[in-house]
Amino acid sequence: MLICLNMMTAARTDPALAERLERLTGEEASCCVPGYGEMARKIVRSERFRTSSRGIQALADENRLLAVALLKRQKELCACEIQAATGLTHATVSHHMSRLVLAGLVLKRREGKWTYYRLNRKAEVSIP
Amino acid sequence: MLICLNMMTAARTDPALAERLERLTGEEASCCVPGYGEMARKIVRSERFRTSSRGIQALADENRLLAVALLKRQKELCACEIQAATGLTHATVSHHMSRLVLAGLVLKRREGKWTYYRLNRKAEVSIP
DNA sequence: TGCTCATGTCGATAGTTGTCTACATATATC
DNA sequence: GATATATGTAGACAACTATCGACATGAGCA
Repeated sequence: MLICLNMMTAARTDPALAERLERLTGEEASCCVPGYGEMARKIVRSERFRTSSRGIQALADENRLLAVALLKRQKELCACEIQAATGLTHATVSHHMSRLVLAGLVLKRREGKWTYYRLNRKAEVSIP
Repeated sequence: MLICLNMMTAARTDPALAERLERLTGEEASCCVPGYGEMARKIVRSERFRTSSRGIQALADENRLLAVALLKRQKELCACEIQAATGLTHATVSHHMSRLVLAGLVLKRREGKWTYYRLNRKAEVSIP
């Protein structure tokens, strides 16, 4: 898992940093550095961090955020309506919507030739 | 403003699209396409969309999200503590924290050699 | 069976950005 | 003032991704 790999390197403790903090706090070598490192690793490993991070990254594009904002007002929109609203090509709209679906924020429903999208009310995005 | 420029092109109405929707709805040439385009433009122009978009993009990085999650637990953290928690270089931490400050999510306070960061309780990030 | 339309998929490309090293600035201590 | 420490800044590079055109798929229709 990419997120964990990134954060595993957080354990690399800078000796000079530890020494500085030790002098600051007046405490022994057991400064707060490893404490925060452990706290950080615990947060990053949590399911909540992963799902929230995925959701936030899915919303971190203006066109995707606009699509979600539109879906908040209209219960359902088909792909071509989102295309008309955003002015993007259908290929780009398809790409964006599958990212939103993959993140669990949006649900899709096929009806004949058309694909309808709606918000997933069970989706949760928050500061983990 | 970049956001508006991107979205202004949303007005480009595909004639074939309009024709298709016209046939679908059985209505005259005044199909729903311009309606959604206008709604989209109104949303994108709103202050709420801009601030939310900025805030979401500031959170759309695992290390920045981690920093915010840590600040949620500890009222204040200095830059070197965030560095220890994330395992990044001080330059990268500085870069990330200024992005969070710029987005209005985090406040900074200088005290001697140290810079302390805390969450901005007035910040609002939501689906616009 | 063809034909049209709505959507999905695949490369390719350009722009963005996360990250680092190296240098600069500012503060405290000797 | 000189030195060490904490942070900021600048430039470079690599990785990611938003976007598009082109092709593929799949459903309805003549």
